[in-house]
Amino acid sequence: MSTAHGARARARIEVTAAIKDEARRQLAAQGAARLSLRAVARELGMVSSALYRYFPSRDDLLTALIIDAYDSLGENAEAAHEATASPFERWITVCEAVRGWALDHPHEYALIYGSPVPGYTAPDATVPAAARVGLLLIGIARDAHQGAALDRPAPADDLRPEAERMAADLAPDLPPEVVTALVAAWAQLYGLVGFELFGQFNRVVEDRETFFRHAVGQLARGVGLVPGPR
Amino acid sequence: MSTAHGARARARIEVTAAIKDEARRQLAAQGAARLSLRAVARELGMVSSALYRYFPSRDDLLTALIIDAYDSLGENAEAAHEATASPFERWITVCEAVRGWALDHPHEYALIYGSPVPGYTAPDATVPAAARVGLLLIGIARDAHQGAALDRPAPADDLRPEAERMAADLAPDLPPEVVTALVAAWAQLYGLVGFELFGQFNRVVEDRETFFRHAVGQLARGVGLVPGPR
DNA sequence: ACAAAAACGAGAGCAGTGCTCTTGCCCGGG
DNA sequence: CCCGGGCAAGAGCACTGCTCTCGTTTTTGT
Repeated sequence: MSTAHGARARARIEVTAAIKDEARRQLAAQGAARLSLRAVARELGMVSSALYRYFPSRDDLLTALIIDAYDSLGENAEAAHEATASPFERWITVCEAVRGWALDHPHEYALIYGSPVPGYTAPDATVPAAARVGLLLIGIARDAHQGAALDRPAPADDLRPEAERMAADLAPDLPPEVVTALVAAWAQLYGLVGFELFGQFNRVVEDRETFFRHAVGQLARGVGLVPGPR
Repeated sequence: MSTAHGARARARIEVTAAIKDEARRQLAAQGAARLSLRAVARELGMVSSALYRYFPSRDDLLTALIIDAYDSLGENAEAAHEATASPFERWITVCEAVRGWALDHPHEYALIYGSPVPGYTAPDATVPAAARVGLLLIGIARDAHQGAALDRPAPADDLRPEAERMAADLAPDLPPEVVTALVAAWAQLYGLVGFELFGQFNRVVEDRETFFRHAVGQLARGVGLVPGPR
């Protein structure tokens, strides 16, 4: 049991945390592909085989780090979210929080949103953590909608069935065309952050903050959010 | 000299091509991180050290594959480009060609647009190949502009200096606000493709083709392209 | 045409990796 | 008290990228 009381149990969660901390250090320093179980064990003064008592494989360690990264990003975005006022401004703030976290934790961002590492496929355990930012954006749109401050985008006939299906799954209280616009904006936000982070904007975009703010403003308009009070 | 006439020189380019072919096979099958120099050499019936006469390191092999991938993607997009008529339709077609190529070559797409592999940083040699798709999109906007079929997006005051700088670098004949919208759309296209490819749309978007077509249509409108003749 | 030079393939070897298996120790619950 | 299970340690396997040396073959310069 992980909730046992013994000193052994406490030692176990301490060692587990120490392993994750050291692994996160190496991840931040060199990236996921250079994260080495043996190096983690070496740094912690233990032998590599001992580490397998805590994480059955390298992929399991990476999975733990992925979930932590999603949570860290989500917390960061949620914290930024509470501060400001109008939905439009909150949208911008959340997007900028995502970008800021990505620039501060490039390797962790690459781990969760970049191309999947070696033969690794993320297990279902990561799904709830991964959804946090998306739910935040949906919540902003919902607030604007309830405050009647949403300029609903024009519906498209051919997208209609899919839009209704997505809305039923994600946000039944929002107009379907807003839901599809939200999902698209979410992916496009990831594109903007990824291009900057992975160097595709080198020698192209110079004033990245201004460019980003403007681009995510357009994203907000695409889902129907307009600058203004309330 | 690499342009010498001898049988030796011809053999060299043949062996080089064979290495790249086998490497591309392994890349497509297992991804970049599992591409092994020794396995390539083994499959080709040569000893691993001999391979270093052709590529001084694993990263150099990867660089060659990256350039080839950019060119393959670029050719694919350019081929699709010539077929259709109006700029708006050409925009859609090029975007769908990019998506189609990505779905057909997921590991190659991840190699060029995903998170950079291990400690790898792309050398300058890849820049021209990487720019092909971007130039294509710029060309479409240029055609529409010259045909007076561009609804210029509203300029933004705070982005003005950066927009003018970017326009001077990339497309001096286009209005600055169109250039920034183009760059943003380019990054957002990458976001849409990446999210689908890397599984972020699982259990969210079902009818991917329709969703994608609609989203890139919105992207086109964002740069001022409107559906219509000519 | 002949010798010097460059290119090449093969093999051994180094340092590193993930992971498994066996051997003992030592702590905690019966 | 004692003995079973969790634990660390070590050896070992099958890999990896990369280097160096050693003959052999081909190209090149005189």
